[in-house]
Amino acid sequence: MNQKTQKPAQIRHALTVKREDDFAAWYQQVVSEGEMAEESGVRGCMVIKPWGYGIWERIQKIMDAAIKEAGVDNCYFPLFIPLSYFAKEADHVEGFAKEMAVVTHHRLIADGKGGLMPDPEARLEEPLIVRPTSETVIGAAMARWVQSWRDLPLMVNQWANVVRWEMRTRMFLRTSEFLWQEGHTAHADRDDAMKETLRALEMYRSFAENVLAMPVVAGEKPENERFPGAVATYSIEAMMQDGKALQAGTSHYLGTGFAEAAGIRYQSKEGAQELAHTTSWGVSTRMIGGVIMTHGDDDGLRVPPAIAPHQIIILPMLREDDGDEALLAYCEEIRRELLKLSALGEPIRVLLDKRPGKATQKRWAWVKKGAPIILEIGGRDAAGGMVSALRRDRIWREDAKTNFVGQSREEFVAGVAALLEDIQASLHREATEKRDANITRGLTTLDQVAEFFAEDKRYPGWVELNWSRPTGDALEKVVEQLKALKLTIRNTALDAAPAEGLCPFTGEAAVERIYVARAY
RNA sequence: CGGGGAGUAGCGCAGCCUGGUAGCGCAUCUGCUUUGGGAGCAGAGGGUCGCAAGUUCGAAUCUUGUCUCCCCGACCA
Repeated sequence: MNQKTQKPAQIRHALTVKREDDFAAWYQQVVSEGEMAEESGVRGCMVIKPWGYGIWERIQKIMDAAIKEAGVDNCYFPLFIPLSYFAKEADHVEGFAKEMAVVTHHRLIADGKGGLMPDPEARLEEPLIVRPTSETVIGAAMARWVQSWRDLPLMVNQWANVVRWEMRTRMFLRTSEFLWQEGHTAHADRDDAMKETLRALEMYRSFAENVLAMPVVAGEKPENERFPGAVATYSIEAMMQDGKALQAGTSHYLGTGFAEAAGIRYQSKEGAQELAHTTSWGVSTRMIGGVIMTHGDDDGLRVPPAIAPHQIIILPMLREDDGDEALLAYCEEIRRELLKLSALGEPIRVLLDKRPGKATQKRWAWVKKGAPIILEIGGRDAAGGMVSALRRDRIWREDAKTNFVGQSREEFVAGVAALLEDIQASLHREATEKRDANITRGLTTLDQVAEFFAEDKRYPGWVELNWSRPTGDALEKVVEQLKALKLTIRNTALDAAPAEGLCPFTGEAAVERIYVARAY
């Protein structure tokens, strides 16, 4: 018996489920333990709690500025859309009809059993649908607003909720009601509309990378994955830690189909009546799910500083004795000092958490929520002008203890902006490395693809394949083959290297490359 | 929407088969001790057992319906 052999110290994680053991259960635990959202009692709808909504507000604030910067104005269109508006664009109807919430009555009466029921006398002449997206109503408005070439381009955006009656829902990733931003623009010609479509896509790519620290591939979706009614659909695709792809934002060139359905026409310089070319683009609360699955670890969420509602949590180690007053005063001084600083281009956001309770308990709550920096400050720190700082992205030391760094208050304050920026950059680097390590190239046959995605490989990641861009029945066949493997075509990266060789599906010469993956 | 599983205290669960009026761990509250890193001991509070009907003297437990959640499938800008 060797008494000197010690068991390696065991890290005691804040969550009870590890990503590795059950990714789906882990995700749910992060959402609930991180106090992001909870069940609402209504199928597929969630209550977004302050921490989750705070993240959404950060996303809104930064994205809204980028949208306005591009010359797009905000406005608001109604939640209810007359059925007849919606029916105008055939492909659009085809795509959405199956998941529509419909309003048919405008009054309730007693049902005679102590409850209420819609009054049969109060049936709406024309049912209203709850918007699943607003192309149709906004198109109707644009038809009124656009007369001449001088009115173009017309560019509007709205922040709104939309409803799609989903059969299978997951918090943030696919909910029946979700929050989003939808930009809608009308242009004189295809080139201008396409330019706007790609501008929006680039805005999303840059936002995902720089703000969410989430690496993405910006590219064009294959024909079968297009938005109903679109001529071309583009997306940003992110890789989650289980290797699945998440479509985190889309931008569509809609051609003249919606303009024709809604009657968006303008008189050109030459005096002819022309159809406008329209676009639409959006990102939603789904992005938050992407952040969770990109950055989360076995201790909960890790929120990138750029979107953290509070970037620094000051946790006084209160002892409910005479020392507390001086300790709180010291913490308050530090808070004020930090509030004067900026990081990542904005004033630093600090919370002094002085709720009663043990600092250790509160600490783990903030770890699970993923606050970027936790400052625990005790009486001895206060007396000596010190702080103890924990950066959320690296909370464990080699010896399995929490990685608090004691330092002087001056030193911490002087370095805190750089520290926040380093956390932001470090999360991005870590995620990018993880993604790049999980993209496989060079498979040339469908059999190799099937082998690669065999059941025993839990997190296979993405595969980049040559692609001859088949259409119609030929594409349909490929989609079926991939479906049998639970795979989908994600997109063709805009910045991909030129393709060479043969398409593994058709045997024809490749014209581009596609990413194939399991997806959310 | 099809197949499967589940809903009992804030969280995680036992009890259900074989009906008898609800329990455990963590969390919470109080007290004492402890005090620089997820404290210990003692005590306490908290639940119309998802909801609704039915069977029964009696239902968390049996039956039916319904709502919600999870997994698989279909579907999914």
